[in-house]
Amino acid sequence: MLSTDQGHARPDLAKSHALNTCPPDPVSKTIAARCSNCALRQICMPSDLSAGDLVKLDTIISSSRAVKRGEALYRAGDPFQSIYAVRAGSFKTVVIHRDGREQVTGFHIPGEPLGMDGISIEIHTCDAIALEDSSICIIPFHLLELLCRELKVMQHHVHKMMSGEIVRESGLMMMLGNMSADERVAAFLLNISTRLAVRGYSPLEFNLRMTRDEMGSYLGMTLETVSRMFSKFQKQRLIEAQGKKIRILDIDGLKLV
Amino acid sequence: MLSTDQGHARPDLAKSHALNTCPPDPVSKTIAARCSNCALRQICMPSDLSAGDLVKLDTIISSSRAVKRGEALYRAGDPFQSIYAVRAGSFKTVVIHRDGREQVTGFHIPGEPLGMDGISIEIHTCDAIALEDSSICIIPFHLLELLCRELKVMQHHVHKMMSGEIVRESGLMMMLGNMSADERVAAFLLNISTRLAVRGYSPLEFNLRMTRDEMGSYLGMTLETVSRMFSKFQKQRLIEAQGKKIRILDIDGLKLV
DNA sequence: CGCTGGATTGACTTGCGTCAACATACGTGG
DNA sequence: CCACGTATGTTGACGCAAGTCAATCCAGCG
Repeated sequence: MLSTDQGHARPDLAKSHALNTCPPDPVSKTIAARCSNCALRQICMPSDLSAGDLVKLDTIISSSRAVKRGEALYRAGDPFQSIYAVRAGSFKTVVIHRDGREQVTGFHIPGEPLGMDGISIEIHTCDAIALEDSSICIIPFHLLELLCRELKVMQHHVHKMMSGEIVRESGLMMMLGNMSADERVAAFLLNISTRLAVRGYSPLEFNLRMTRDEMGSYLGMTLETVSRMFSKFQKQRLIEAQGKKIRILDIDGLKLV
Repeated sequence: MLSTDQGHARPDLAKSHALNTCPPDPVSKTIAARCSNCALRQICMPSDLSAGDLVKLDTIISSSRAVKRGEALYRAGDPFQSIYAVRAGSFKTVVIHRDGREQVTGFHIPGEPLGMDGISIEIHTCDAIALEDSSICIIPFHLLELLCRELKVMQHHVHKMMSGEIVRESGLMMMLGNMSADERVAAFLLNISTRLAVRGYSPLEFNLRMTRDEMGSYLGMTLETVSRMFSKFQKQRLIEAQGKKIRILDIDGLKLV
């Protein structure tokens, strides 16, 4: 979804434009999907795993997959087998109404989980689409469950991740239910900003990889309204925006919108 | 949230107005909280537990609690220790914005889980308030995790319940993001109707225990708009509504709204 | 029987959607 | 590497769905 100046393109995905990837980590660039070597491990896995635990982890998460911009990692209706972690790039998840209307339910950046909607009825309930050329780790869910029965810390971590999704969504509902268009856009920018900060990227300058339309769908408004809010914030000197490139000028001001 | 003609008041909660309770089950009325005896077990627990598994379950879920109308089962900020299952009655969950605005994020009827928002950071992120005099089963989460490490079927069930919450919320987001007021109210009534049907209640006639205001908050609209939609549906002969008492006259018509 | 909180209905206002014209960025093939 | 065509973004004019404010009604309860 976003790229920052600190982003380093992975060799296998190199393009003219910067990509989101693991923060600098010379080792992980060249080695196949291995949690034990991954710079994102602190983000998507429990922090207190022993060396032995890591070996076990490596045996279940052995594969990764590249997904090209616009391609689906999975689609609603697909049988559920694995959950995923974004390694590089970004995704949106969308649910599609029978009448064809679609709603973006989330954006996912490196280190964030994907696919947990499918656990419930063992069928995915949304599409996960890459917003740019991306790569993900594949975590076969039955193996993860096996590991969770063995490792308390892993079990706990998985539960936290799932609960985190629940909390994330109820925050979004709050936004969709109660907030005006300007408040939503401000809250969205601040949310992106903190998520980037957690991952060590600059929270004040980033690229939004999704279109205004996708942002609008996520925020429950039209693309025109999104655009107007960006213009308005720019006039108020809260941000500088040229297309997808965003710079936050007055973060406290944004919080007061 | 709802009561139906089939509802039977529990002795300890008897009031002049009907309550939601377990469907008829003479045994469970008199016996303390025991999964092995609970008529709702099919709904909130895995269906294929052995007798031995049930004994284990009974050891961890030994307590229940009554919550009076308007009281909080837990509040945002409370430390998280247990998840809950609604035994009788109904609850709303609300998140409160710093500026005081509140958003209802869900309604919970018997057999449905409560409190899973707290797992993530071990602090509850919303308030759970009883809409009527209610009772819940208390499931200490660390014991549940213990049991999940032992019983694969229980582990799987817990994961499904959590994922189910994620799916439920993304459906709501769809509603808040894309649908018009009449569509939302229709979808809400249909949702309630199916949830009642699953539990063996009449899906066509029920009492909504929440106020128009709470419904509106949940649906992202004002109480006046909710009221207008009810009047409109009534004029169209889709429903009959007198206050909280609802009768669905034309369920297919409602689906087309 | 009157009080109180909730529900309904109407009149008016407004934020945002819709439609439309135009501008800019992007990527694709010559 | 440039040029063109398509996709995306911006801005304005206008209308409507839903919010706001207010009066009234109704039901349940002391």
